[in-house]
Amino acid sequence: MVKNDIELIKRGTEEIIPEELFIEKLKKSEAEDAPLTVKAGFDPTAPDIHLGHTVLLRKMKHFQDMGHRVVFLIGDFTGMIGDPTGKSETRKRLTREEVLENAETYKKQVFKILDPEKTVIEFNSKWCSGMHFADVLELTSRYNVARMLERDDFSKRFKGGKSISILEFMYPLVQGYDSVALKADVELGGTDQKFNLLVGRDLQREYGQTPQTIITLPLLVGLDGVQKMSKSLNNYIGIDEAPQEIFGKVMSISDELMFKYYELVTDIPFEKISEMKDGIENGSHHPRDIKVNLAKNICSQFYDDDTAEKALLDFNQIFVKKDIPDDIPEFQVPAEEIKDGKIWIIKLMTLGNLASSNGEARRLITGGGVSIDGNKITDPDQEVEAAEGIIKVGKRRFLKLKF
RNA sequence: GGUGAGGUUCCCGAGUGGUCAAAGGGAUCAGACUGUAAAUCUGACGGCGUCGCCUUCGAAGGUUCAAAUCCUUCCCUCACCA
Repeated sequence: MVKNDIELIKRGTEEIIPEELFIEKLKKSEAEDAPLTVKAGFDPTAPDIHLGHTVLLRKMKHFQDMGHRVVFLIGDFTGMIGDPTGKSETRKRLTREEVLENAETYKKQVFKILDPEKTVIEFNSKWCSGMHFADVLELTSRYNVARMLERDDFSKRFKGGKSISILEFMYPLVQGYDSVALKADVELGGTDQKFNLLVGRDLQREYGQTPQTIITLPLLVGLDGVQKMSKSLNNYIGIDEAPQEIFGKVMSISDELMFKYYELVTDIPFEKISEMKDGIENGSHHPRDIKVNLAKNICSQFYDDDTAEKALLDFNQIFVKKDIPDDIPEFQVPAEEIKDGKIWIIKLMTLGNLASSNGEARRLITGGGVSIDGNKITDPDQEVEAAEGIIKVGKRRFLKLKF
């Protein structure tokens, strides 16, 4: 049993520190029927969960499936300080209401992956806000500057004579203290969090607890294939997005990248993944088909198999048959914009949100990217008949016109 | 505290009085080719019913017929020294 569990847990992880002791923890937990407390921290400011986050969430789910106690920790207190890794951007202080609202949004999205019954949601303000200055000094006495400077970005900045605020030094301590407060047995985080996670171990030891095992997970590369997936880089797949959207975005990633996704966001065994790779090498599999499977798999994780299948059908209809999809959003064209039974094509596009400005609409038209009922629009000054039809912009934006 | 450099359109980065809505690259978008892959090629890339007008070059003032470019003050960043 433990052996299979370990396989599952190790899948797609970057590091488990220390691995030996972790296995013992698992064994002990099973023998004594005492579930482990598994902690993962989340920023209270960004409630838009994307596929990158799911790498971590899925790992949490693995622990849940094994019967452990998973804590979804919302760093509402820490969020007020600001993560030093995020450079100098000052974050606005969130109100209690905002935090709770974000937490609700989190729940809605996160439970597409995690089991709501088995998830404990905590806020670190619970133990942080009540701390006295003396407690804080006490905490700071448990760590030292030399250790802190081991952290890569700190040491670089220190050597380069750049500023490091004391506040930034506090951040890892607070995060580490969370582990103490929760008596965490395991903490999960992205590879960029390694140092902070390690501080947690040290602090737990200082406070007389058994240090947590830390498990780091790779950062998922975004749709551009270069940078990590993030909302601000707009290279993400949101788990709240429409199935067609998710499907399409997965299909747009590069062949090279798709195996990373297979490893990190599916449960398909590594042997099978290797087989697929070989299949492509020797020509027995078409990379497209392999990618279709991936897209279906990811889609059904956030919806269900039927929806995923439907997304595939839509996809084929649009891109393989070059046809139009079944359900196209409708747009009721305001009557006051119609003159003599006609409407200016550019006006139509901006009203329907197919272009953000007249200029953009104009560009799309002159670029040959706009058609109505299959007839390409070539003249940006064209007045089109106010008749029902389907306007297509680019490869995948459709709108059903209603008058 | 001192000295030096600089803040340009999404990003990097040219531009030092008119020819500048501002070179070049990246990103992005559209088109071709495809498997909505990669690579490549083409075009677009501030706003406006657009052969013209309006708003942009850290901020505010000023000089000038004319300023991203000159002057003044302010804000911010960076490098070196202490």
